[in-house]
Amino acid sequence: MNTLPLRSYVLVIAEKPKAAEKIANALGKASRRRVLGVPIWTIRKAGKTYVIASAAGHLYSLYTDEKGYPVFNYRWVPRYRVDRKGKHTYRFLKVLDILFRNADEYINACDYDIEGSLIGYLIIHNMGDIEKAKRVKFSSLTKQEILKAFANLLPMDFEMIEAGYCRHVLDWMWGINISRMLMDIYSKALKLRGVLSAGRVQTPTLAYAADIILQKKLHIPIPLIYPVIWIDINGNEYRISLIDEPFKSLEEAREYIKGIRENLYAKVVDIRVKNIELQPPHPFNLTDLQSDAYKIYGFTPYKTQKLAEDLYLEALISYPRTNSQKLPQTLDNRHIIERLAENIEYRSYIEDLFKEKNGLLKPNNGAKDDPAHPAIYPTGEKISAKLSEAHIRLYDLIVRRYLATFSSSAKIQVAELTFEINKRRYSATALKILYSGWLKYYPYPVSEKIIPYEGLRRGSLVPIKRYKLTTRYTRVERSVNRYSLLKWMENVGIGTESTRAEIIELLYKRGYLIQRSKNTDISDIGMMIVNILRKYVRELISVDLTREFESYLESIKFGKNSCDDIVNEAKKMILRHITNIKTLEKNLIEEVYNYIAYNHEKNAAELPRQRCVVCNRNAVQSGFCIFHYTAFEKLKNSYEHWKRLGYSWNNYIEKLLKLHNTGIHIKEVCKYLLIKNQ
DNA sequence: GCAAGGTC
Repeated sequence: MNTLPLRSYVLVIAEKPKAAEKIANALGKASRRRVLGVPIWTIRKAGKTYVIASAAGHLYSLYTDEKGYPVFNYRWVPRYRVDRKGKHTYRFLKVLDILFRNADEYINACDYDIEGSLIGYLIIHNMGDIEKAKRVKFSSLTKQEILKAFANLLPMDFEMIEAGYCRHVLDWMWGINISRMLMDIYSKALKLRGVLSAGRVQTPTLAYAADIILQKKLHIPIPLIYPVIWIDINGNEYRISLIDEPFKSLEEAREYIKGIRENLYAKVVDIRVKNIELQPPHPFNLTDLQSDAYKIYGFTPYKTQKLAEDLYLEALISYPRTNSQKLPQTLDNRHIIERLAENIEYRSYIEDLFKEKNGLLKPNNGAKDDPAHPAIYPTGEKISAKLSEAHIRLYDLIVRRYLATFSSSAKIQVAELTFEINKRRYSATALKILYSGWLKYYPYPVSEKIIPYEGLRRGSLVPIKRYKLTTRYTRVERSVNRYSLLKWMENVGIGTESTRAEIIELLYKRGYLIQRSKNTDISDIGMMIVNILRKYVRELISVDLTREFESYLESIKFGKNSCDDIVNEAKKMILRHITNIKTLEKNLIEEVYNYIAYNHEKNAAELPRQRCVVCNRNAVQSGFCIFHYTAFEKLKNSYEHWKRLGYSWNNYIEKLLKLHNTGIHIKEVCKYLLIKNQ
């Protein structure tokens, strides 16, 4: 510490060490040292001394000592005191505390968004004098942007701070109160302790998963009979697929096949050839990276995020938690690409790229933007030996995507061939790459399928090589897994780049969602939370709460609304829910048994009224619980589809038990019916 | 203990 200036310096607060480093290097010749292991930088510039230090995200957290609910008294406390996972923030806070003592001005240089404004504000408010504070605004951490921002110091952005503050309080009040309510009801009903939670982002996501999974659990496959046909073009076999409706009965299907046997030709009824130009891909934002890493490598979004963070910490890629699909104009792409060419893996690609574009490098930026960070790009740093196979694969994807975005459009030819056989239409699709363009660097989205259709004309007869009938059973198309949940969250706009994958993990960690080999199942507790909240705290089930928050925060940013007013409104609403729930507590406790198939034998005195004949849940109708009653009704209604194929009721039940696609609740009722009829 | 949001 003896080399630190003792007084008269400007303290610059960045959101994270990496940003502090960029800011320091942009401002001038910075000398770096470590205090308590935390890096700080000192610079002399235009007669002033600057000390650049950093936070590590939020250093303060909302907290209450009150037990029970409703609870509306909260305060900000240092995060390291209340959060098991926040111990590392102590050193950052301590270093800032020391630096504040002799600073006579401060600059909040955290990311330019509501969280960054709040992070810097809370630090200054708690350790310094807010009157001496200024704000800088830059949208990327390039030297040019940083210098421009420091030449134009802004006053503290109190509207942004208030919006950030309000977001925290609203999430905290909804989350803590409703979570505590759920735990209370659950423990009173089952005499079991467990951590339960609800929140603006996690609960709608869970509800979305619950809807699809329940649909699967109640699914009855309907058999449909399809013709499968291979035709012969130039001596090779090509399978064509039915466009029209499949057969609903066996007679109809057999009649059709008889027709084919008598005339073994498919008639070409249409050939549509389209040349399509495919624009180069946009630079990656985190979601696009997670999406492609899942499709190409099968990495979960969480894994991709972790790997990307490691690559970032190794200085191999830029900041990954970004929503931006744009590379800043000030980025020296030529320099990066030249450095990438030092890697033998990429050298020939890069030679091609320079040749192809005559050295002109313009990225195909996308529409999505981020106030704090540019799109993800490789820095050109040499990769170190300690990276795992998975790290290298993800890095490769990022480099290829980066190169591709500078390349030229690809041209492909797609031919849609339509055939007619015995009054039913079939199709086959051929795809040929005419000019590879960016696909040279990033080939994953397109694969060729060559069909030599050039000799065919409308009206041509193509010989049928093989044919057969096959039965396919309907299934629920939508699926639930970490990737589909992430995509859904992004589509409806809940959560952020930094939090989505983690919130999904939380749903599994809490045991609401369960990984079963490749599929995701929902637990009774997960089902209970969704159903109880859907009935008693509707706001938390829908993504509309996020929309509402967004418009509140916008109105605060523009000075049209105050945080206090909005928080008071929220408080009233939450209080109304809690009061209602406390009045109806007995009903709620009873309702827990509608969803939880708990074994009540141990607590015979507290048996609910009547239990489902299939499981242990409350019976609500005809001796069944909600789920098995619905399953039983569906079973009766869907029989007609099977009856047409000659199934007796018993054959139908037995067949459903054997089919993979049959929902578990349907199977449970089938088993019950079989035993009952014996 | 519970949220969601930063970041390590």
